[in-house]
Amino acid sequence: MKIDPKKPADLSAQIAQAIRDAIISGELIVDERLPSEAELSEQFQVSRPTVREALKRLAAQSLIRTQRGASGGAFVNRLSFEGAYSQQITTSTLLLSMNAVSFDTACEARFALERACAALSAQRRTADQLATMRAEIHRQSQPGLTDEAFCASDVAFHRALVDGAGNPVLSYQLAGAVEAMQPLMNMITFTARSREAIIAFHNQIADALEHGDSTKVDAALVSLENYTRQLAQDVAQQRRKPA
Amino acid sequence: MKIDPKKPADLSAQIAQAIRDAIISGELIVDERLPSEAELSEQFQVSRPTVREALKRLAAQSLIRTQRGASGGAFVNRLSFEGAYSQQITTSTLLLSMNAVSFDTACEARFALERACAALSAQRRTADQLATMRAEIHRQSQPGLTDEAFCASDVAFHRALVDGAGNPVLSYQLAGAVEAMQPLMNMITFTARSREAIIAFHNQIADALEHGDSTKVDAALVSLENYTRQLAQDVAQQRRKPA
DNA sequence: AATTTTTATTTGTCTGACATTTAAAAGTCT
DNA sequence: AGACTTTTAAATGTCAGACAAATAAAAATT
Repeated sequence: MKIDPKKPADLSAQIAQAIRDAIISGELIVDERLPSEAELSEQFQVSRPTVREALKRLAAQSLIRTQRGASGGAFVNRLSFEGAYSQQITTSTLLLSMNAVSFDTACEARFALERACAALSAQRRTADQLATMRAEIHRQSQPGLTDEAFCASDVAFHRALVDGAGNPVLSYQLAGAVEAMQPLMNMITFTARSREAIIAFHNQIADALEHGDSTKVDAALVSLENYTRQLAQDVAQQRRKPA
Repeated sequence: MKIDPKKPADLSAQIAQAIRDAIISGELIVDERLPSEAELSEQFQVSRPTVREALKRLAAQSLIRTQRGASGGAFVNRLSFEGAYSQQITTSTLLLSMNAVSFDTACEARFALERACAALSAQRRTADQLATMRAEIHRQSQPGLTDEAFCASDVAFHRALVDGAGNPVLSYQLAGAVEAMQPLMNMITFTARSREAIIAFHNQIADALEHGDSTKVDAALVSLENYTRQLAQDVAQQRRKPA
């Protein structure tokens, strides 16, 4: 674990990379304690603030955690799926908002991924996951539901669908796409009209899933995708020439 | 953009979050310059090293870049797909290596995603992308090719396939899955035997793609997935009882 | 007018210090 | 001896002040 002393700028970035490499290569294993900041600064021949900046970089990526006190220090994190979600979502959100990805593109990607999950989910979904979906549909039918609550329930429904595939890697991948799109999705579910239609699609999906009919699940998702894209177009058009 | 002065610990994390929120909410826009470190430390009532630690956290997520000199400072980054790849890959690699995700699970997710792309790619792939795939297949057939070069070409082939979908969000999502799996994939392509089989599948895919036959592309990918999983099982078994 | 020099600003780094947290060691009492 | 309390040491968290290096704008010079 060494750094190049010839490149003077960005020492903290170099040190962070060196430690990162050590973690990825397995040289440092999960829950192992890194040397103290004082020892690291000695080892890399830099000051403690520089070492600290490097450690903060790694902390930002959830690669390490720090603990104060006598037997404290920096420890290698076991990266959990849950922990990775938030990063994924932050990154995806920024990508969508800053890079001017069209709603259509994001929508297509999201449903393409979801349909891939749905095929597996039709075979594997547990009774519990199906019950969750039914319960969310029921909640979505409540008259007094706020838009935010409807959207949250919508996410929960699709989350259960995806989790039904029983593949945490897929769940992880999709969480980013779905949640990042949510702000954009919100604005198109603002009428009771579209709620009814969406609930109808959800029922189609749940029914098909109950019978393990992956073809019908796929068809329902395609319909939902088309409906969603159409709604988004209408919203965009309405904005162009408002009442 | 404020922080809670009552929670004394982790000031740099709080400041980083405050700035991060400002970026996500659009309060700070792309290429806008943040206040100087001195001004930020004044604004948040903390010392400059603390501000710097916060900025390094953001830099680790590629949310900002810094520049020295008179009109230098920290600037909000336009998050590019390319920039997001590396983070995605780092995270995915760690998830796979530390969380003991089985090869089967990772493999299933990867091919599920890839098949989702392939359906779109069959409709949209450009002649250029098809040519890239053919060229990679040709390279893979070279006798003296090292294992590393073969694997790199393999990645390039699938990359072209995925890019053929013309959906950068999908390309981004898949890049993480494919590249994170590569180290695991490497060990199963160590015989000339498996290379031949893999090349055959690649040819099937390219042929089907040339004719826009998404059904055949799908079938070829399923076959490749099964073959890959079988190879991985064999490798695992061979390790259990070596010669 | 073009070029060079100076200057001011900003990040990068260092030194040294103190505060806070925490676990272990030492001490004390029953 | 054992349980409880106090002390201590080690580690991170934070601060203040300083200098180095880079860089662009301003000033001076040719």
